[in-house]
Amino acid sequence: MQPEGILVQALKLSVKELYGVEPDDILIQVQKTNRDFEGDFTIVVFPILRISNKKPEDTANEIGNYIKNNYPEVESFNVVKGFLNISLSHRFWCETINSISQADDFGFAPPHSSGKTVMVEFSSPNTNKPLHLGHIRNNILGFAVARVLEANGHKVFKVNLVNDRGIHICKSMLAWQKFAHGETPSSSGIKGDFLVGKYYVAFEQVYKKQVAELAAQGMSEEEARLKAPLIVEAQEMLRRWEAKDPEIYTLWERMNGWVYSGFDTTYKSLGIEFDKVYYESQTYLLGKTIVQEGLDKGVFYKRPDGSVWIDLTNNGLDEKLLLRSDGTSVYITQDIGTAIQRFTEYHLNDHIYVVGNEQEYHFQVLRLILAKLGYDWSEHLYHLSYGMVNLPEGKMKSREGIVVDADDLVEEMHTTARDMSKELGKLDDVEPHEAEKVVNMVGLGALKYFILKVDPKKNMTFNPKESIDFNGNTGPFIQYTHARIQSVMRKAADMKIAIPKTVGIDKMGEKEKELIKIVSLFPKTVNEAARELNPALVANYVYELAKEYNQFYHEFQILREENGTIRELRLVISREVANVIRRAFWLLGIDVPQRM
RNA sequence: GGUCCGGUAGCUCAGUUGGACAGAGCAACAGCCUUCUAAGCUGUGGGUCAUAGGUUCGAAUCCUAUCCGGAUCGCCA
Repeated sequence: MQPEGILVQALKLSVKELYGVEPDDILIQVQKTNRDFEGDFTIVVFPILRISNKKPEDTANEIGNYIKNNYPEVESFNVVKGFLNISLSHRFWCETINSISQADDFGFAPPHSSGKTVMVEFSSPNTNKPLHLGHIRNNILGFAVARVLEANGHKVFKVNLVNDRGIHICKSMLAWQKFAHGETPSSSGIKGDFLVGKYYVAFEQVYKKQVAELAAQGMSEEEARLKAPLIVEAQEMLRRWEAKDPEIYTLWERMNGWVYSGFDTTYKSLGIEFDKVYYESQTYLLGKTIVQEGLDKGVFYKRPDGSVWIDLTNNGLDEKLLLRSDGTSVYITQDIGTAIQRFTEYHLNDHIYVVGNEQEYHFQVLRLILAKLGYDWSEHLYHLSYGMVNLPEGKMKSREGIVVDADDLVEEMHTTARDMSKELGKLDDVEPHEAEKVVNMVGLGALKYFILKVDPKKNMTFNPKESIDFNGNTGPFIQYTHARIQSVMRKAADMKIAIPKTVGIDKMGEKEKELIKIVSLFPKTVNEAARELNPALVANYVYELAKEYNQFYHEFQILREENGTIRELRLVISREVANVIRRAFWLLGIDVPQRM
């Protein structure tokens, strides 16, 4: 059992024995003792006063005495105002690290042990431009959340819904037809997604010019935007695509193919993968039959022009369109269809959409509609809504070229890591191929950690020149701590010092105890991260652990310690700290090096 | 205008279901490598937790109002 759990149990029992009342869970407050006080865990007795009807100090002393007398793990206690600080015995902490050391998968629930199946949809790019910084946050957040859920024993499907159809794709295609003179990735040496993106930008530029020209001729801007020749052509192209016109379809497949091979490279460089990829071209018709179902049930209604709506004004929202007057579907129609399909096909317990906070309204509506249609699983749809990534200049605008491309950013991280490694001479005696692997690990770790340590729901500012540090609260700092421990482990092997699975010791230093305490909190952290869909909790936790270890490392000797039992304890703690760092970083999708 | 989210040190962020004098990192300054990796460690300075009320033993945390920033309210996705 977790150390904290023992005290929760002890507190409940003592209150019942002393005051004859079984306390409510909300009255039970056990927390880690503040650094400035003596003790391991603190029981806050204020809430208990209404049961004990005594002064805080007296209540705390009574409970302290009871627990000390009945729980051999408890060594001593002290009372400060309404705070009962409890120290557990060193023997107990020793057993704690022993059981952690013996655990197969410390902190993680066995695979699929929860019996729950969860789908996590993330990434969801458009095929008209390369992935940028915003996608990076989405991808690594989605990937980390999936890992965290997996570690909690759920069966997890990571899925990507690629937006491969629609007017924006036609824009790229049309501009390519008109201006590219047959340019391809292989003819130009331009990566596929960038090449297609180039023509998307070209479209926007020419289109903008046409609108301006029409406006200059006296047309209103609104009308000009609808009537500009280029957009009219693009819409015609979309109609031909929907009619599966062979010429258009072939071009579409060809250009999307370029994009996908470009995306593959980017995903690979980010270490992101999916269990299944959905394509909107194959799902966009889903949901249309549901509209009829909704009409039959009277949940939806039809307007005279034939369009179908739902009235959500009673729920504090607006009226929402579900089917256009021409009978074609909109985005939410498809999402209704795919949600139903996925829940039926995979027997999902939960479905998580990792999508930016600008779509909160959309998912609110989606949930409501499905609830009104009678799907009782609608409350198991979660929108993991994350904040925008802004540049120092403000919002990213891909149409105006104010954008940080994912590929460039990753490459820059690698370069920085490489330069720094060279400067420090850390990998001079490592084989170049291996060194490059480490450098990439560190660069990518810096980027991922930087983004994941921030609460997902918060907006963040990203300064490409200054944001990524390799010192302090960073990925490389934590990776370094891991590498440092591995170095100790290697030295131990060189010196023929065996590291046992368990140690027996009755007295240890405060630092050792503190490290064991933090290590023992790992499972709780993994739980909370899943409950809140927040990998930042893992990031902040593992930082605290690494920081504490580095202090310990600096202050004490490990291999040079002469007392054999203390040396063994320090080695076991070191090994388990490294294990937790590795596992915590696995949850974040970050690899850890053996040396750096 | 309605709804939602955010506002904590110069900068980037933590702060568990309300708990002890609000914590890290970066930046600045001062120290520590003949000792297991100095991508490290130690120290100094830096705060009206946006503002004003309220709830209570106790508020950065909960409630109300106000100010600032962002998102959203489309026959776009």
